[in-house]
Amino acid sequence: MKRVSLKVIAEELSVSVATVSLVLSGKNERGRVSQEVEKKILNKAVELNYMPNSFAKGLKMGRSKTLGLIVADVSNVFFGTLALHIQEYAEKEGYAVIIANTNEQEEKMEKMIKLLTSRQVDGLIVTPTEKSEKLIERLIVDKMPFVLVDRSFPTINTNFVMINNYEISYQATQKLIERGCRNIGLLNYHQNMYHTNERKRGCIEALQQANIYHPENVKEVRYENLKKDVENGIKELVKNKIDGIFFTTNSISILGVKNLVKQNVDIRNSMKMVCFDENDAFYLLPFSVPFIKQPIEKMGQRAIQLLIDQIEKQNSTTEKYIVDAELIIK
Amino acid sequence: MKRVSLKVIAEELSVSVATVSLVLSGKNERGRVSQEVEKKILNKAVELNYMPNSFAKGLKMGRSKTLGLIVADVSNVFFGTLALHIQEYAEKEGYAVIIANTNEQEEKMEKMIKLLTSRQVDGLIVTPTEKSEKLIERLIVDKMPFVLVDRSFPTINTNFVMINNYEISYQATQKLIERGCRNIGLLNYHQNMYHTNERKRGCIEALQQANIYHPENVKEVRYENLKKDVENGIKELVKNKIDGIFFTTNSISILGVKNLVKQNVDIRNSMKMVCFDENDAFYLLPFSVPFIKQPIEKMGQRAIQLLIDQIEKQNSTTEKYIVDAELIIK
DNA sequence: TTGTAGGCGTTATCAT
DNA sequence: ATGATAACGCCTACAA
Repeated sequence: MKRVSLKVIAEELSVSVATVSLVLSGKNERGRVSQEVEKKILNKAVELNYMPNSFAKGLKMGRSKTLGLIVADVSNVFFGTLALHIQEYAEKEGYAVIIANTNEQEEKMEKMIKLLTSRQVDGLIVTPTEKSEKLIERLIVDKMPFVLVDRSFPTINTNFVMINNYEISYQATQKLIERGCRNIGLLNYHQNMYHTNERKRGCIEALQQANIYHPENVKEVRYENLKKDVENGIKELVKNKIDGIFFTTNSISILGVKNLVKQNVDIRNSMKMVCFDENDAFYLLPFSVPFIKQPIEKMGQRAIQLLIDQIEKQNSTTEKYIVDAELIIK
Repeated sequence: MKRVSLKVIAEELSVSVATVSLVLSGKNERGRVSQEVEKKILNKAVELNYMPNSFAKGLKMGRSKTLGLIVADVSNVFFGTLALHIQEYAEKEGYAVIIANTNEQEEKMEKMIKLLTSRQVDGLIVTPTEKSEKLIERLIVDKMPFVLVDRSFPTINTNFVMINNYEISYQATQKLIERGCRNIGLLNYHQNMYHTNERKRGCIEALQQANIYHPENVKEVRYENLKKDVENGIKELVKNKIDGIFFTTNSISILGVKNLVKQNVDIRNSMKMVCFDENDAFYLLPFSVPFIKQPIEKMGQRAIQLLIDQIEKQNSTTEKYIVDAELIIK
């Protein structure tokens, strides 16, 4: 990969580097450089396939036009789709995106923040892990522009983009009740994350409202031991003879349904449920699965918009976007 | 984001920038700098949370320690998982990864290559789109280190990592035949991609070998119109009274199974199939779905290894890794 | 209208 | 054992 710098072009045309720079960076307002010279330079640049050296540019300008995206799990469709859209909108604004993965581990999150900031990203979009409050607070102290997506911390005042977790969960649970369920189970992560806690709260309050809240039907599963925990949770709930169930995330939903099938629960007739997030798998089943659909594209778009405002307009007021999720019953 | 540079540390400690650099870049072999000074510097660096400026480093060194990964579709689990592992292994070698997406479009691929090379990535891992031969050839001319993954072009001599597409498809089809199928359908992309063509060839040759090849049972679907095309394809195959079916990709498999279910085909008794790639969805079904499993982690690892060899050892011999896929029947 | 020169943060060479 | 300095390629204030 032979390098063509401004200097090379300048020498070939016997003009100064400054002139070339002026022309090629598009800063030649009101004809500071003559048409003739400008044309020569432009042509030569194309001929030699000039590409600016982004190290030099970044060093000089202090900006990289690169954003960091830190997600909890790239191999999860929800985050994959989010990444897709974030990339798309970032590109429209002239930014590239570096994606990094935390696997829901706070130590990895710390590592990835280090990695990305040392690469001088101009800003960060983050789905924070549990117990990562101090990391987020450090970002604020360091004045690193960032936006939280999908998750947030009620104790920290930050930009974020999230769905109306509480309300949609409340409504979804009401729907189960309307459809006749009286003994409803709940499967949630054993984590202290605000977004999933809100989903849980929404569900439980709807149950309490209807006077059918049975604490023994609330089960928690660990991220690190998901398969086993979901399996056991479902077994117990089936033993409790539940007639409806609410899953609070994507990954729990899939495993949950799988285990219901495995336990030979007659889902068509004796069990109603609500899952979180759309999934190909649901379309394969011989019965339809109601689910809560997050407007992922819009979330990505908003996140980019918030972040870029913050970076380019030095906008320091924190903004919080709550976008509405949708209950899909077909 | 206040910046802490070598200079800041040097001034605070009244030593030279050169000394600080030596210590912090870990180049202080055989005690060129005294233990005492070294310790002071190290402590100060932690205290001030020093982070090297990668632009300056890159400018000086001519390397970014960043790789580009160009995939056809980030929201597809196969590529998501591939990205996950590539990132993992790259990190172990001290490289970061920028992920970009082409949506199977050659123009987007060109754009992404431009984007990434202008950001001085040291190398590229690419799942090329159809008709992108010239782009790949240009990478070779430009001496940009790269590795193709999942797909390759038989007409171009490049590094690549792929599975044994022909063989595994041949074997999978034989399995269908062994299990009693005599009228087998095939659903493939209407694309001229070597990897899927090989899968098709493997299947057809197994059918010919057994004297049960019926060309009317080979259907092609378009990426841009996948849902409709798969639906129609399945309808026609069902009309042809097939008793077995082979899907050549991930996305086709999921839609294919979905439509079989929709057409009320009795999969447990009257239809056998082989899908490509593992999928959560398959575990939800009340029957088991045989599928071809690609060793994604190994593919990612090999790709990184090949690429880094090429970058760091200037290794210019092209290497081709064929890794074995596995037919999973449980 | 165009050129000169300084500096961004690092590393590496050469002095001291 | 440590310091001074040039260089990487770009941008920009200022000079000509």
